[in-house]
Amino acid sequence: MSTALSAIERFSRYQSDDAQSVEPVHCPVRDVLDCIGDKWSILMIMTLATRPHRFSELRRAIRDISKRMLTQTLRDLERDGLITRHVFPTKPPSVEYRLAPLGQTLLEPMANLIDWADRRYSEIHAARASYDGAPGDVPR
Amino acid sequence: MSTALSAIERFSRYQSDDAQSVEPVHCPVRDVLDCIGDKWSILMIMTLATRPHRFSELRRAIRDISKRMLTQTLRDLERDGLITRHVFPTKPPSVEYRLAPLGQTLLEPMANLIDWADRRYSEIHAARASYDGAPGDVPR
DNA sequence: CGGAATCCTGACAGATACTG
DNA sequence: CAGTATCTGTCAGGATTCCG
Repeated sequence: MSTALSAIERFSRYQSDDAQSVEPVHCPVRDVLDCIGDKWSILMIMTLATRPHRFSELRRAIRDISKRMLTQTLRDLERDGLITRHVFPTKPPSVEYRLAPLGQTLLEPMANLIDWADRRYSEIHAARASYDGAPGDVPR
Repeated sequence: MSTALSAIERFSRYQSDDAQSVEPVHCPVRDVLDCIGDKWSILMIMTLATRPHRFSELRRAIRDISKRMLTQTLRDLERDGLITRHVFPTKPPSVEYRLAPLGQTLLEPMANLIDWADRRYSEIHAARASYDGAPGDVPR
């Protein structure tokens, strides 16, 4: 618990009560959420982290994503410059997606987050079970 | 670009094609998304990072959150053990929310992510503008 | 003040069918 | 193979009202 917490200090400035400037101010938290805050983006980026994937490979890798959402998520990530799309004009068309340089820079902070989830998983679910088990404390 | 990328290696095991075990396997990415993947959780945690807040303080700090979503997000975070809720039985009731120890551990990885957003913000929006400006390249 | 309950709407996302 | 198009249901989430 030490480094990079400067982000919090910077963030807190967006929140100061005297900064009620009806906000044209721009909040970085919103940005990161707009990019990877949806259901599939993180999954997608993690999958592409190891190697490039074709469209159908991604479907198999993620499995419970629909063709529609796969396409849409890929488009959004491409739009934000996080991944790139390469079309090979073979007989049955073939498309390869890979992490763009910008996307690579996202790997480390994201891996830290996954790491946290890995380590704290049990605590979270313990808390959840406890909360669900005793909502105010069950009488009988 | 070096440390903690082990999370990616671990993650990739969930994705290996031979692991088509119809998955009772548990994916940590889903967990972290279930906890803080929604629209308000990260905002909330960042706000509580600096100091405890009362219900109405949180409303002012986040501003465009509805009372409903504020309550719901707070309940979810409390349920997961990330924040704690303290009721003071004053005349008009007063409730204070603060980051639980478990929530504190989330601060550093999350701050890293915010930091990334801060630094890469311009690149992302440049990519976005470029993509929107030339969707295949406009003929006229 | 800090919620809970109810109603209501639109954006999201699944299923299906078609195309280059 | 890698999408697009349409249609439809679901449900997140805003507005409003009531309560302790």
